[in-house]
Amino acid sequence: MDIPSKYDANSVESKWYDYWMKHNYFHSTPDEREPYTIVIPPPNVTGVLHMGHMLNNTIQDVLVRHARLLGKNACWVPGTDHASIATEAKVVAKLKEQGIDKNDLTRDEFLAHAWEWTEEYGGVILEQLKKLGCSCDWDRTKFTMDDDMSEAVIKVFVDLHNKGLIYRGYRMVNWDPEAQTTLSDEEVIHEERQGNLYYIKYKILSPTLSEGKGENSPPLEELEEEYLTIATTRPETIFGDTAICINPNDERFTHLKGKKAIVPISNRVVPIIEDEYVDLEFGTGCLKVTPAHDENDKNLGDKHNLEVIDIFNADATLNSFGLQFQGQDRFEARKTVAKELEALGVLVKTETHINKVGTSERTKAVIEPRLSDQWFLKMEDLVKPAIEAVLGENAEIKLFPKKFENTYRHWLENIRDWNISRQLLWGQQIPAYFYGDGKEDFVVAESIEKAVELAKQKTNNQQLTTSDLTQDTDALDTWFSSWLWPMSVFDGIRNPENEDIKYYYPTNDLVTGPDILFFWVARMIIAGYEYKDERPFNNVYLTGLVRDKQRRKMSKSLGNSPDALKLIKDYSADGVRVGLLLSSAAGNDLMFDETLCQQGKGFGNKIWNAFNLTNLWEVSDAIEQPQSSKIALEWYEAKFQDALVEIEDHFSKYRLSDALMSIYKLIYDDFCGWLLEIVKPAYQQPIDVKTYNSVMARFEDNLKILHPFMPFLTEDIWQYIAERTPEEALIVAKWPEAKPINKELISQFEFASEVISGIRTVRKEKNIAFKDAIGFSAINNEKVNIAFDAVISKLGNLEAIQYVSEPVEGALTFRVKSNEYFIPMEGAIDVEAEIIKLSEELKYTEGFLKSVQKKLSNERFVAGAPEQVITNERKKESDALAKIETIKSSLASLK
RNA sequence: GGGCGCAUAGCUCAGUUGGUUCAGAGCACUUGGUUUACACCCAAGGGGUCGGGGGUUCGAAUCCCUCUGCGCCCACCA
Repeated sequence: MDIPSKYDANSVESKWYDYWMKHNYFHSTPDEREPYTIVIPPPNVTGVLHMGHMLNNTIQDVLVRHARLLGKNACWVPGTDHASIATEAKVVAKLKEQGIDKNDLTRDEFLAHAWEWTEEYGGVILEQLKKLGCSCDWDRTKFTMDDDMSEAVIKVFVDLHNKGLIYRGYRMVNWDPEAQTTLSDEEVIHEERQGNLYYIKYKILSPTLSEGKGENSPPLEELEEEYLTIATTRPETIFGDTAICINPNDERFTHLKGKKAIVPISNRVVPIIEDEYVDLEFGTGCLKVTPAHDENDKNLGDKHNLEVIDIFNADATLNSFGLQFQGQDRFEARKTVAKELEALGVLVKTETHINKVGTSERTKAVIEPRLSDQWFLKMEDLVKPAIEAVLGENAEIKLFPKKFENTYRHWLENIRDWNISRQLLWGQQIPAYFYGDGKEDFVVAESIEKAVELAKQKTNNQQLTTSDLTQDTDALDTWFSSWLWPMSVFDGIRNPENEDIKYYYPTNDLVTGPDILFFWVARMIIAGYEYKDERPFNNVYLTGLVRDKQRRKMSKSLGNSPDALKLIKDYSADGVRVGLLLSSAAGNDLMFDETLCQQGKGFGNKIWNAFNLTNLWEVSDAIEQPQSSKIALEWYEAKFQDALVEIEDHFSKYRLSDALMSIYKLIYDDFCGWLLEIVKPAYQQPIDVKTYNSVMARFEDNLKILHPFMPFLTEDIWQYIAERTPEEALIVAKWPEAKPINKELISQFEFASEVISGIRTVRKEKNIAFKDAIGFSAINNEKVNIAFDAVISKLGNLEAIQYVSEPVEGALTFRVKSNEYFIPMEGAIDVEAEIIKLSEELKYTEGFLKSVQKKLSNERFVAGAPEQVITNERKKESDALAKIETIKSSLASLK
């Protein structure tokens, strides 16, 4: 047939993707076959494909295609996530460019803009996945804010609330002043920052008569100018100070007990309290307490009934408590307040100090601890089945690699309640409806109509109508919708008995990054047990981060992330897939290097050329099958089966790189390097039909096992090899059947290949061109399969193989095990050089023999080592002895 | 501060219960080869005291201790 001499990936890839789509191979519906299900980790709806996605989705596609070839009903559900903070931030920024302030819009107006944005950019990333070859069931594409998905989220919220697991509380939460919303603990990233430690003097107020005077206190008059010094990293928060705290065991400060201090600038009087929480070693051992702006201080405040003064606005500028500093940003105020303190003469000193500050995962803003009313989910009980499922004795969910089990355990065992409310508009609005101003004056229901009914019951006021109710303005945390993903994509929350959820759930594998182990993976497990009483997936494959050659994380800001689509254009999707998988063990970071893609592309080219070769052959049924072809095909079949077992083993352990490398070597070395070279007819000679058919059958097997990794190229060649009906496409072909492996044949071939290598070495050393046929004699001391002689003869370009019993004189020699081979040379042999070479080989072999014999004469070794080990050592000994014999006799004949 | 993990060839990594798949793979490198599928090729070759030190054992890359250097996760010390 006519085929292009060069493989044109770009046109081929789009052609076959369209073909697959047209014939609906990706679409799955429940049937009698075993299901194989993956739900995609939904990328941010407005995101674009980056290297992490490419790796992650390539792995998923390999798993899905492999399962499909194994005859399973493969279903890969794609979709996107609304990503509340990230998306809302983008929309706000875009509106700002247009001169629109979010605060001037109503909720509905803002949401209209957000939907517009989503529809414009949403799904771009899914189109990019198609370029990668992802065989997702696009008919099932979901978005976390689809109506049915949102309905499920609300249903779950109401249910958890009714179970008493969701509550509203006034708590210290993580406030992102930039996004102006709270964040869960998991969304806060602690970073080391260099800051200052400010030492500030507070004047001590003498005790008043009404409060009594301690027995041991110094006389009143001595106290007038007394100060105490505290250390703080945040001088601007002194406006919120409501106490000074000392450690009761600190002898330096016993005289301060029960007294009061005056806060500089604001000149408020605050008590000096005692608590063992204070570290005697740190700073001055005195602590200022700001309950509104620090979690520890809040705890102290609760314990000691302190006043709470919130000094910040939502954007972290000082409010009226900040006096003349009102309106200043917290970081600006930190400087100006310090200056003012210095001017007042109460700033004792300033030291540099490194401390950890919480930052927002999304906006990178420094988190401000802030007290506010938020919604929380009680985690303590929910978490129990999730711990059991992964770490229990009968663990149902496996993590790959296993090392993440520790991380998982640590998080779950120390879990705190989950703050699920966000002060955002983009997301599911919390279904709580207020009917009064009281903290408890609300009901939770799936609709306002139901809410009215509940409110009527609760208040005993039958006059209430929907217009008396106000829905909570907060939205839910994005993860509160994505934690339901494996269930909600099959409508398993709203319709728990539907066919899809019963068939596809639990899903098989989840492929994602360890960075969202807590955000998402753990929570899906929690939700799965709560709502299906069953695990959401069997296995979790955690990929590593994609880094550049300098080990830097790939990121937009560093500009070190290659353009994913350009890579595909340059190296083909198949090439990029291979490049990504060549070195990416589960959980290990991947040092990405474009040359890996080049290698992938090169591999594709190699296979294309192999096909091109077979295609150039003229097939004849008039000639016999050569002996060499017959045995080589038998060998390759054994080799293929051997590799197949290895490959399946790698798949079962999610060692996809290893599986790919096994296939790579099988095709590159064994198929192209050996088999094709052996069966290749002489120039312009035809090939016998029997060999040709067998070779093509083996070629097809190769394509099948490579298909999950390089779907396009393999399908293309598959369709060239024969006319195929849509039912016969490679994508739905049958994975090669495992057969018994002829290990004997494999080792016999290996021996033959060593002989061939020996011949090649001699040719190289003596500059004998390959096209010159040479004579060849052998002394066979080993049992060898002479069927391979034809192979040796062909690849060594030998005139013939003669068996002799005595060393051939005037010949170059080499040995494989105890077999000796002779290549007669025209003209004089450099006898001296040969003797030196042989002597060295003898010396080495004798040394080797000695070490083996030493081991065998050690009684404790013979007594202690297993039978097999000793047998092996004895074999080594006899092999070495036989080899020494042959070397010695060769030496004798030379001398 | 607590926990976990890693260190093997120039690079990226395999190496399961200690002993023949134990010192490996791919890439890179060196040398030679090209009218006969492919220079995106073929062949041959060099290269590692398995991070340092100590221990257990007949035997250690593998088990134990220790030191060093990295990485990750968690954490409320101002």
